[in-house]
Amino acid sequence: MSKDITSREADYSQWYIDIVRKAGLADYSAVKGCMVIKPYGFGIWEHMRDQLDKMFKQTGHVNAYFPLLIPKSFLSKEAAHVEGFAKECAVVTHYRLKNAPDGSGVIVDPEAKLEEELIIRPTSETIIWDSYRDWIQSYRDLPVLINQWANVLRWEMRTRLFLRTAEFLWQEGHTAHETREEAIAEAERMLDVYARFAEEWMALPVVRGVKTANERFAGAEETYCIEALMQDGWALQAGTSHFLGQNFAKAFDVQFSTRNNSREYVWATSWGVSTRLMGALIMAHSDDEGLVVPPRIAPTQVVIIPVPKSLPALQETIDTIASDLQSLGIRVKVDSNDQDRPGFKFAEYEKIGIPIRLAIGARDLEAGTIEVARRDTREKQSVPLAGLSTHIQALLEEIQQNLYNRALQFRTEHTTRVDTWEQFVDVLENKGGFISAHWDGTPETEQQIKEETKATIRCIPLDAPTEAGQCVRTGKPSTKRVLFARAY
RNA sequence: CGGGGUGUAGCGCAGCCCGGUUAGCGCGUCUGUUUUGGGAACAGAAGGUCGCAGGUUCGAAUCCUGCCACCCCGACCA
Repeated sequence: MSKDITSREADYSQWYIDIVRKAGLADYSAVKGCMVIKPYGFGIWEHMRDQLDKMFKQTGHVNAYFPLLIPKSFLSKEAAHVEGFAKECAVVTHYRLKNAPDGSGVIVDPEAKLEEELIIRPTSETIIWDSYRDWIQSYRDLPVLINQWANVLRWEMRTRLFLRTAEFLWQEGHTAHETREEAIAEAERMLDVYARFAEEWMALPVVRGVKTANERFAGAEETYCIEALMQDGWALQAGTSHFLGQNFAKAFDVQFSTRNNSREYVWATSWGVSTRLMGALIMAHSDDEGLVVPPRIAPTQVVIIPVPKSLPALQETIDTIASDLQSLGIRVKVDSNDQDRPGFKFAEYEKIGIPIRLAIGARDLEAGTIEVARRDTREKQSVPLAGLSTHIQALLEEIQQNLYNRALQFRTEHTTRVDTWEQFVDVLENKGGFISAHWDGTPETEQQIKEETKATIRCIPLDAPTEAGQCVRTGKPSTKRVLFARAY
């Protein structure tokens, strides 16, 4: 049991906070709702970001950057959009401070009031579509496939590190297309990119689905999502991709000349994932000893710890091991700091989730072996030095796969098919996880279930087969099962 | 915005009810020595606008008034 991390069983929320703080991922800041992402946490985010960026480029997207500040009037151009975001916008009203006459500090200079107030972007559809109007004249200008990495601000009432903070980092893709079909295909394609990223890189199994009208993005015609299941049985929306129809094109008057020389509004998508993925990562894999990071996104994949008293004799061997691993592209850290004792280091590196720990001392050197400890299972093994680097390379892959399998098994065990309301309530209260049940398709029933149980429809899975059934709440006919859960 | 709570060293807390030495304790930090195969031991040291502003008093961390901040629980959310 770790010395300074609350166990999941004792208090799951506190466990989460302890992991974030004690593993050096993030801190609270002086500003309410805003966090400081610390170097280690940012290092993991960088690996996630770099891989996603690569995948966006592979699918033909390019990066650009649009302003942080958006004229207030832009937001109201799209009715549903303003409805969805107005309540959480920070507003810039002045552009200058001055010294207070009584010397008590600085005050807002009332002379410096902006003619048009600016909002800090909660998302960038409006400012981007205002530019797209000028960029798009003809079908020859389409498609526009742009992504931006940015920070956004949504003034949240209650925040949790990574999961919901006022300011967060994300990427937002904004694309423009000639036809409805092409835009829908883009939204689906990017959902697939997210799903592949989550599964292959974060070892996080996700359900691909579409949102119900209640949960849809403000201004979208269809919202696709990937939903993941956390260890406490709560669901987490890990990414969304929206088919925006012509809503923003109409709001910002973005028309183009078609192939048959008519004028038509452009079809749009937007899609994003955020630092919230860090929260998903933590809650999917970590344990009571601390963070567990999948090898593919771990800033350090292997740490080598020598037993200090025999360090001089070990130095050469350690250097060789490290450079062998590096030459295979493995990210290695050697910790020869002799201030801390090995036992302390073992605990520290487990706490921050380094996938593999190598420990070597005089005994190993004599036997020609090294101690290999894997973080996911916490197993230790003595392994011959000969052929070590290929063994480690394979082990990293095995850990990656094991984390995925473990999470998938958890999700499978915590996805329950339910056909009666009694069962529904019972599973929700006593087991948690996803509940696969029939729903009559009305927002009213969804709302009623939410009020009665706090469970929402996470998504209608894309692979849900058509089957005749009865709504679990109202008994009305239904053709598909949807996934319910309590969600972050 | 409603309900509850907390502000004292970097972190976690005691002291406050019942005002009165130089405001303590644990962890961490620094120095030194011995250690080092699962979270080391000893010795010494540094570190404080007691959230802020008024008030009562000979005297306030402690009592009174006002304010501020943060946390937890509810309504909204990636």
